[in-house]
Amino acid sequence: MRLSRYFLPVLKETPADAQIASHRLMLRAGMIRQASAGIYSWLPLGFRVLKKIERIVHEEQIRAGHIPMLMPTLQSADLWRESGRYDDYGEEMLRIKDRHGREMLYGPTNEELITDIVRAHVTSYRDLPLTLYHIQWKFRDEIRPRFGVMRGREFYMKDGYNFDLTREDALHAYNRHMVSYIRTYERMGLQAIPMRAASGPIGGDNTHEFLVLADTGESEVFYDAAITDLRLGNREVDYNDREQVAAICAEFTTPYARTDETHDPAVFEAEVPPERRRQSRGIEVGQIFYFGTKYSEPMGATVVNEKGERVHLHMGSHGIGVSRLAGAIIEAFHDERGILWPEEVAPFQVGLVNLRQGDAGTDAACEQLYAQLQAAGVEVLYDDTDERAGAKFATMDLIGLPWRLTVGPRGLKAGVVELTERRTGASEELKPQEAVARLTARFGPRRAEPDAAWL
RNA sequence: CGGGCUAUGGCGCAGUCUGGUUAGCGCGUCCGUCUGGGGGACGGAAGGUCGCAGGUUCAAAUCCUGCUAGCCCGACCA
Repeated sequence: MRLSRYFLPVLKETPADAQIASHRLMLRAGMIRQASAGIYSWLPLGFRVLKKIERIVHEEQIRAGHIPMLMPTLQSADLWRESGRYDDYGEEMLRIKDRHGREMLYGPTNEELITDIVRAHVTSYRDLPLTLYHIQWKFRDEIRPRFGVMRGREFYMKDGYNFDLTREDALHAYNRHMVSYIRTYERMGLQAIPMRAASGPIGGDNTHEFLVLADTGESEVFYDAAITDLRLGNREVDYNDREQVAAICAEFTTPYARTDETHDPAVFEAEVPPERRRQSRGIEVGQIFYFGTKYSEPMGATVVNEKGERVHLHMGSHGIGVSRLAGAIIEAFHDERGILWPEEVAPFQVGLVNLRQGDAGTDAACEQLYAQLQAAGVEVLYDDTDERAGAKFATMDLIGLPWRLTVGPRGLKAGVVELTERRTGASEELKPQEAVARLTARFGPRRAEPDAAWL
């Protein structure tokens, strides 16, 4: 993408309304624009990040054997009356009437809708296990939205629902989600710690929240420092292997880690040696629930088991805050100059900076680098504008692309360009072809993910 | 929803208390010249129903009333 043809409305000054780093930087980097309280437009740069996060979520869900679909944002109130949640949910749910006076709502979550679909079409134990998910806009009419996309009213979220014959099957689904979530966050460069949590309006007795440690987090968290050393990495996971999946869950949930809602100081002190006790703040980026027959009973979602008996489905639901993650990643990775995107979610992988736009030699060198990188499948933002060097560097630092390739007449005279890593600031002078080779090796066409047919 | 506050060009602000020339400043934008490796300099220009409605007054960004939107603290929350 050529910057001169792109839409990147960066702000030099800090918007007055933004209180925390991610909100400030998303506004300054031209990623979002507030439409009304807690509701944002995603401008091109922000949109690219959102879609990258979304893609990772899809890939890891599909890898875990979960099936993508799409449900609507608007739902009928009738379904919510069946589950009994129409009244329980309160003011947080946005209620709307259509022209016929029918009561509708902008969905804050989709348990009722998915249960309605499944009860209509799933009748036998032979149809199970089944986990369906979608990524869709949700709305919760927060009393006080704040912190940009971290706590908006409208938000983009992956929510998945498992339907199983037995409690044991459903708990395996729960574990499968936990492992796939850990992997999802790790791919984004984040460590999100599963913490025992309270269930809230979704209900259920088995639930974990995933928290990214950050000073600006809304939750108070208590944990054993040992948990921060755990990594799933790229170990092979067979999501059908109950023992393996359960063992990974045990590994990640054995060290003490709880939010203030479930924190128990006595247990904390008994289990964790003093030097490993940590108290911090965290941003919640996902939550998983097992809630058994909470919805299948009132809504009559049953199957016939192998003995011919009609039994209620065991269910759970599992969410990842996709739009919130964009903010959480920035909270975790920024410095005083701007964002430091992890490579997997960066809007572009490389920023190509032409230091002397209009100079025949520099222009030609940049055009060639740009064409070669594009051809190799590297995502490049080419700053071909007439700005001065300082302004270009400041913009690149602000939007936080992981690598910057700087091309100027001074370097070209010596036959080199400069490759700079945003995160460390480390620079290296290379021949242009070496730079292309280096970046191509790193970012060349990504290998196709299995069954990534949702695209 | 309680408490506090704000609304003036794309962004950040001054002006309001004490009504009175043409509503200013910085950034950004556009044109030109010089520049050219960390937000450069100079010259010129465009851009404003002063949140909305009503009222007071010879005169309202400024005073009064009502409304709307947004922000902060709290309670609440993926």
